[in-house]
Amino acid sequence: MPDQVVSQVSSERASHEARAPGRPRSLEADRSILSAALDRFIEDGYQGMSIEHVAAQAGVGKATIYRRWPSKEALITDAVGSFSEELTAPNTGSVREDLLGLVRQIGELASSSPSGRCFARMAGEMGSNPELAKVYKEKVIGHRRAIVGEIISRGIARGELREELDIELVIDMLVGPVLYRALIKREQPAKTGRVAATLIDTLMMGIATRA
Amino acid sequence: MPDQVVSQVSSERASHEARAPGRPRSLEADRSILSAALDRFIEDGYQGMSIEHVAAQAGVGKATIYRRWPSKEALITDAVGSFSEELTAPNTGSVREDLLGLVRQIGELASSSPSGRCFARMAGEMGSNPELAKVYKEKVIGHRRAIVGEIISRGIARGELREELDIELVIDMLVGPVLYRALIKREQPAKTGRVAATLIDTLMMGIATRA
DNA sequence: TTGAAACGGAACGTACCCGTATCGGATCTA
DNA sequence: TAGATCCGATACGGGTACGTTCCGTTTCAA
Repeated sequence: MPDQVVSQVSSERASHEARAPGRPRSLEADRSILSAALDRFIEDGYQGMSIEHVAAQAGVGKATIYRRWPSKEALITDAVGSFSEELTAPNTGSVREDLLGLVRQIGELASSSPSGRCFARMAGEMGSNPELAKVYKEKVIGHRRAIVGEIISRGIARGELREELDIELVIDMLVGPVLYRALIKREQPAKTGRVAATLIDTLMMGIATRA
Repeated sequence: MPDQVVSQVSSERASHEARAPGRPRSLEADRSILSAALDRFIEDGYQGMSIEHVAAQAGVGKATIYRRWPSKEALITDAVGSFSEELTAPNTGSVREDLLGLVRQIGELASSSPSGRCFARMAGEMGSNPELAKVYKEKVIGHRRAIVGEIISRGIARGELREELDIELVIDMLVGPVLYRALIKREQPAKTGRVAATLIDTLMMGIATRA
């Protein structure tokens, strides 16, 4: 997030419209900078991208960026952690239907959206940038895995899935194949078809009760 | 591969020791350049790496690199496609044991070896560099998938696995979770333990005969 | 021994980028 | 209206990188 200077308020009226003098910062600039930064990160990678390209693509002066973030690293860290969560957990009452809807969503996102391409970039970057990896795993990956995990836990609670499952492993077995396929293929609609259903059905044989 | 100038031989003795005059190129330099290029690619990414760093790390002059490859792109393409295949297909007679051995191998490679870290980098790079993606998929991914696919086919032929399986999907379900976990975690030994066995056993329930 | 081509090292011109500074103008509060 | 801060644009110094060119040296075949 951009530097919020609101912390320095007059000591008396702490929480009431502590507004700085002068022209306020443009929220539009905030948005366009973060969006452009994410786009350049996806396209050129961490080291390959440049603040000058980000500024040009955002239609913004370089100073406007450095007024908000002290360095390239800080900007990218914010840009990467700024996904307005796109994944919505289905709740149909049936684990199979929930998982199927989820897998189709993930397949869609992974193969085409910025969030999917960002994941691909992060895969390579995390090995060289532990700081960035930490933020991304906590703010993005963690949240997504929680959504999938919740559906699985719900299935266990309803007796549809076996009780002794390793939930983390089941998440990997569900999400892994979809992401792996999205990473190395560039096709779009295949996963939306019957393949997703076959994936779920095959997995269900291994995790459902009455095996 | 480095430019092989051997194609211009005297028209008469075509295939007999057509050796160029002067000092021959150092095979040691070939090796150290490709190795350093791969290492820099893994560490800094495609755009982030530099020929000058590669030369320095390889202990070689820049001219020695440009004598072999015309550009950065050509060098990286060769470096990425130059894996002396590390994956060996087990053949124990039991599909379960074969797959388990394979998964443990893949987990080991993916989490620590250059080939695993290269895959992570390529995941991000393939979206921006179709040419590089094509080479990598054909020369590296294709070969690895063939090894896994062969084990599955063998299992079907022996009647251990169901006949109507979508082999490509089964490969994804086997390899995807392992790579996904290796990408977002940095732990090493967990996969070598009981988790790999649980993964295989869960998957086997979905693909084995007598379901 | 001679000639050819490779070697590592260094320099070159061009281009790009980082982070900072400065400009005239725009937009706020008081 | 006066003062403060933002805006996009432009320029700067210092650094890095690409791909080329030149060194003096080394390693081959003839």
